[in-house]
Amino acid sequence: MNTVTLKDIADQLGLSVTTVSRALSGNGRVKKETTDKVVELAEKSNYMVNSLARSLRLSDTRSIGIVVPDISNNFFSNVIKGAQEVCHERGYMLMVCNSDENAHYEEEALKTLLEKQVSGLIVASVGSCPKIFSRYPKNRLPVVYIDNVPTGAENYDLVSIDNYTAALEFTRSVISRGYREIGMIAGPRKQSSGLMRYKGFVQALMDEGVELVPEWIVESEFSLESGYENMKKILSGGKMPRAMLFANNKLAYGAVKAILEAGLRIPEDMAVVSFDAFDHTGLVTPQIVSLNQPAEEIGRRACERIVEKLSGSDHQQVKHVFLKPFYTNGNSW
Amino acid sequence: MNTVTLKDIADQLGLSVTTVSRALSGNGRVKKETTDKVVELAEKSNYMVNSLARSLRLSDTRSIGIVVPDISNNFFSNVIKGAQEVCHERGYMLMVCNSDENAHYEEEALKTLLEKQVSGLIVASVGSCPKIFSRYPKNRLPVVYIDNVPTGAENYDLVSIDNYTAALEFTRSVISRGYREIGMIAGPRKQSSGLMRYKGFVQALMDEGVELVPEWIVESEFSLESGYENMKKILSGGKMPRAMLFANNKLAYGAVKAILEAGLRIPEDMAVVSFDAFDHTGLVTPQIVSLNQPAEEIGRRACERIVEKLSGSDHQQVKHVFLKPFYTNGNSW
DNA sequence: TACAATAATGCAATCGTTTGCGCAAGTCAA
DNA sequence: TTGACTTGCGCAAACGATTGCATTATTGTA
Repeated sequence: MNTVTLKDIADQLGLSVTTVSRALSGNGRVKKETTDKVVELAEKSNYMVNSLARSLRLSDTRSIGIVVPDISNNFFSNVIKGAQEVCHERGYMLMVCNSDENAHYEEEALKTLLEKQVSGLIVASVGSCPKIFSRYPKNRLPVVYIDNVPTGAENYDLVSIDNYTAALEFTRSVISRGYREIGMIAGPRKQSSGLMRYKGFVQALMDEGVELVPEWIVESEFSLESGYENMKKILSGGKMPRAMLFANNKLAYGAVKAILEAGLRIPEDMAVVSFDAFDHTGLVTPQIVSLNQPAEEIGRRACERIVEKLSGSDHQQVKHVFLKPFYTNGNSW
Repeated sequence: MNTVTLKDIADQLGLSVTTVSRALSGNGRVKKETTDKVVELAEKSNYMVNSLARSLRLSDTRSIGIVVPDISNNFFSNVIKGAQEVCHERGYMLMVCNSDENAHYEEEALKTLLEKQVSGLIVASVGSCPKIFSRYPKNRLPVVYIDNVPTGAENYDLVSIDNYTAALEFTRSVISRGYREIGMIAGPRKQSSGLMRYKGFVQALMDEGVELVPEWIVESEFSLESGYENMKKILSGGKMPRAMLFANNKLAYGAVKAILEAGLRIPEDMAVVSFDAFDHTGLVTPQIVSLNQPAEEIGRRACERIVEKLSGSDHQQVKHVFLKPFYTNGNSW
């Protein structure tokens, strides 16, 4: 069964493709009766517009691409949800890609999305500014980074929290609970989120005159495995920290496993404090104190920004939007 | 800055579009030197193929659509992850849509995906067989349902667990722990997963001669709120169950909130037993015993099935693939 | 040198829409 | 009756790629 096209309808009705197109779209003058006939037949024969052809002709796909490092991470899936909502409201389609925390896949995904002629891009990058953007300048289409701004991409739009300040205050609050032996498993420093959270952490320790123990502070990938391995290494050292800060949820989850395996209790023996370990049930991670990015809101704002740039005039202007993070299980804290 | 097309390259090199196209794709005979020149200029001028045009011409988008009811649900985001992986391996692009547990949105999403000419569809439906499929018969493109088969869609491909048997055995295992006052918050019965899990539950009680208490067995939407509200209602009744089975994770999470608010301990006062409350950390939901669908595997298999049908001969054949569910926190159980 | 075989390239149609422009028929006022 | 408008419709050119079928250039062989 082949797809039915405008031509098929036109032929059956003895009309031109032009008229059929106009009848269905409502653009242009078509006699009421004709319109009715066309609409009826279109309905009956299950006509469905071919977006490829339309988009090609109009040079507009009404779709927005988003690439995230890990779609199964709750943070990102909520970002997507937020973006999806805005797209739906505004008549856009969201095309989701997963880079699997891999810079090369990220490039691939961006390339594919660009080839598919998306009108805008939301990117949670895993590394430095994708080469693809140095080659296909951003004035070709709106690009908004979320979560972190990759090195080299400072003059792009961004929606995120202020990672430095967040880490600074988060760490201070740990210290103010009386902890003085504090470690951190930080994220990759080539991502600004990784770097800034690390810097905030260090600054807080220095401000408060708390000793920095190099063995307790490590740079790591954002993965369960790295969290687990790095935590094990720290636990196997001579001295042990009493509180650990994690740059993201996966790191924390991996580390928790190591901590429990070592027979330690959370938080009595080891306080676990993490970014983005938000859990909507409010129940399931009672032991982890978390400072969360408002994921859905980030998705929404990023998407709105794209749409705004798409329809608006300030296509060129660069804006950094900083949202407030929020604590969970902060009460027990 | 306008996009550069084959024509631009052709003009600059004094060649025809044909030759340029062939040089870049490697189809057809083109002199080595010419190819080199073309490739070089394409590179330099940042040429990027326009997928719309290509797909239109080839009647092939190499993309697969997936629509899920809730992308922020861990189960579905893992399904997507699995599907995404297969797509990536096979050179397809996955287009993700969220129906927000809403039959109408689901229809919309399917329509959009079809208009975008996806080559195949993976659907986790929220209801009965989408009207759109009765109008655009499945022999137009491969469709695979996952998680559950909507009423009216029995002759479609399906990848899921055997919900009836799973619920039956799951419930039996609860009974075998000595529980005799057992309730269930079931999912919508118009979804086969909802219905089958409910039937399995009831059958197990009858088999074992355990009393069915109507007040403890309710049909519900898959949402946190419904779980919370329905659980509160049950808790406010005269008698109280000692164990509750939930048809999905959201229901369980919502209910847990209600249970804890009522001052009850899990599992001492109330055992919580749920489908798909899998948590990869192995730590965070120690109180919930869960029977999980292998989400990533489901995504993979569904996607592989599509690709298979796309390239294979058995385009017509209908297959139901049943995967084994697995327990978590079953040890403490 | 001539003719065939082969290599390299180009023409033009095609995929399914949309839309500027033109044309015929109808309406209306003077 | 004429000229000016309006209405309803169609022609044909886009959009940017791919490809069957020429056509031309090159090489090889007798």
